Amino acid sequence: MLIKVVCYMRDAEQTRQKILAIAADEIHKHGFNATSLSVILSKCEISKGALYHHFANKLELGYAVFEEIYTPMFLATWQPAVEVEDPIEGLCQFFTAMSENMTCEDIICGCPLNNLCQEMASVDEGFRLRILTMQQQLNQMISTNLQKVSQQLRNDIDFSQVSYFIVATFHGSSSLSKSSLNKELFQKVINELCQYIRALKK
Amino acid sequence: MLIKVVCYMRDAEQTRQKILAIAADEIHKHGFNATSLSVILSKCEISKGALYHHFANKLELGYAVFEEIYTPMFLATWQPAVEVEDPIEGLCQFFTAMSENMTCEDIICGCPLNNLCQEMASVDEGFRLRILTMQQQLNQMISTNLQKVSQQLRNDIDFSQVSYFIVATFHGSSSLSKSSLNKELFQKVINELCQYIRALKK
DNA sequence: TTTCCAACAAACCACTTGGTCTGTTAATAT
DNA sequence: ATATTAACAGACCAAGTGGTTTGTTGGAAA
Repeated sequence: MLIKVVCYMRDAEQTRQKILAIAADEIHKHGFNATSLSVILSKCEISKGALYHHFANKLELGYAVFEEIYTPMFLATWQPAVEVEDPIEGLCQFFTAMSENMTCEDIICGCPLNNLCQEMASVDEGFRLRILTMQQQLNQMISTNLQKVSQQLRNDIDFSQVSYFIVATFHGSSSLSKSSLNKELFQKVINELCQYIRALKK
Repeated sequence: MLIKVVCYMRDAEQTRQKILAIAADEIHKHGFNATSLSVILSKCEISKGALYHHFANKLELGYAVFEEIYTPMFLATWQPAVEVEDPIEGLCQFFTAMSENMTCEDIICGCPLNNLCQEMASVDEGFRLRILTMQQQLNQMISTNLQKVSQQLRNDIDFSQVSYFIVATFHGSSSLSKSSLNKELFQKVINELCQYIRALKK
């Protein structure tokens, strides 16, 4: 029985996941519109029939990539940064580590959420709402964790505003540094961002 | 002689400017790749022959829009903000005025420089270099004007870093707020940015 | 063993895109 | 008046796009 399952020559869920993974990569690299279905097909080594068996159209594929790949990836990335005893240091270390570990290719590709927001938010309502939800989730995650240590922080802090500010700056830096082909600009902005974050403390 | 000039039924420079203006608007609204030449043609009420008489191809049209429309517009927008006695207040008032005067449509369209950077910097070298130059110009403009009043500012300031930080945050906020259809997010981030800028003073 | 359908394969289609090519006309220099 | 060329007009084209349709096959249930 087990062998039977393993030896399936057709595993619908597996091909679906393969499509999602490769589509996520392509969309990250080239954006949604510039991503060609035929490229996805050839990289997946499947036919058009297979793709359209699993997804109604390109847009639905895009939504699935957002919900099943980007969203969990995003939350898994940010959560450990703020759900610690000291979220201030958590965020700073998170940003510093990122700016150190990032390759130039990462810089060029940018943040998937920021990319899609920039490209699709004003074009497609489905994407817009999904992005908005994601941003609100992220904002709440950061702001509530900052609020937990509010006694260590300055009194004039608007937590929601500060959280949006942090994310905006992060996205801005990842956009800014796309034009230079190195990490210098990115690191500069991240440096300043860490200074700003640490200055939130009393 | 004057009448002759005015009464030209064909004014090459005028049609060229018309193309540039409409192309700039289309690129701003839809991005470079999503901008269709046929749409430009119909909005300009010209033929394909006319367009290709003035520009070698779509890319060259894009470069011309960047150099002849976006760049001067951009410099003319930022210059008055920093070339004043008090650039700190100049920047804050600039940002505040912008967030107040902006319509929702402006929010959705975003900043042309940020848009193109995000879309084209990693795709086309010609765009990348032009964007990089523009960013360096802007950075120098801001940092030198901040440096002029350095005696009023804190001692630990890295002027180039701070300037990039400011621009990155501005661009990040314009990207972030595309997903919400109102100015709230934009204003929040701009508020926090003004606080940050004012805190640069001693 | 047969039946049935999910899971594909692949030809086909309408449509749009950037770009070319050939022809025409307005204006100017001679 | 004529020749010349800049400034167009518009038909045409190959390539690529997302999407549809028809056909095939593997595998599990009856």
